Amino acid sequence: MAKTNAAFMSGIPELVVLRLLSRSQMYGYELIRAIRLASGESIVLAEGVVYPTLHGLEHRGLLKAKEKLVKGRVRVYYQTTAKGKKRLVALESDWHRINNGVEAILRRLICQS
Amino acid sequence: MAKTNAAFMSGIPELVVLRLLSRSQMYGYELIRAIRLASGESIVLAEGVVYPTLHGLEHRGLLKAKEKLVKGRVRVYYQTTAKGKKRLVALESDWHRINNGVEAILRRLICQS
DNA sequence: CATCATACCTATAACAAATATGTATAAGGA
DNA sequence: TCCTTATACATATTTGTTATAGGTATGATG
Repeated sequence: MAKTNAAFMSGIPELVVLRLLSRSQMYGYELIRAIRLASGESIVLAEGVVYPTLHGLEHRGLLKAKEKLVKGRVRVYYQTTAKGKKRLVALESDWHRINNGVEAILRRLICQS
Repeated sequence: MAKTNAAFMSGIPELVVLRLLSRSQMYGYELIRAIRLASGESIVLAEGVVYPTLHGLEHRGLLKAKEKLVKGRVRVYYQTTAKGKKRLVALESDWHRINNGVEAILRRLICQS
């Protein structure tokens, strides 16, 4: 499932989208750049990943969309809803749990059951 | 793709299997417990996940298998090959990169591009 | 003798990311 | 003017992997 980001990506688009849009509203194209920049180029999501993610999250009521006409071009701004923020908290918790589990295994020098 | 481990699992089975079997050989059933215990119950992989992973890794030459008869029962011990260890190094690198990227986004309090 | 833990296995489903396209406008350069 | 690039949206299809749900068989326990 991986080329540009090489594995370890499941759940990441939803998590980072909900997170970034929980602080400020953004439109898709802007969000894609924001993810790339904010992650230090570590996470690069193509439009074909981000737009379906946005639509899915909106459909589930986790994002709210608002169209704006800017310089003769339509932009669709999204922001995380209250429900989306609850989901975000749960996702962050899951993410840290998995993370700690993997770290524990990677760091382990000795012993096994 | 997620129930027991709720998302964030892509690539994880390959990573933790290669890692644990790079230090000591184990058989599948033992490995499943080891993953659960070593991760502090954070990562629980079912047999239907682990066995196909083992077979796939062996087929790719990243693991070496060795059958043993113990107490009248066949056990298949696996250990990570040199090629598998190279793959492990690459995977750990990828994992830390993605991880840092996500952390950077989650921790970020201010600013966006 | 029945049940549970051990120990292996595989087929199918489910699901999300990656890829490849496609449309259309504005801006900038030749 | 024309061409190209950046912007801005969109979706269909492919791909790849985990999750689930089965199945077989032995040894130990009560």
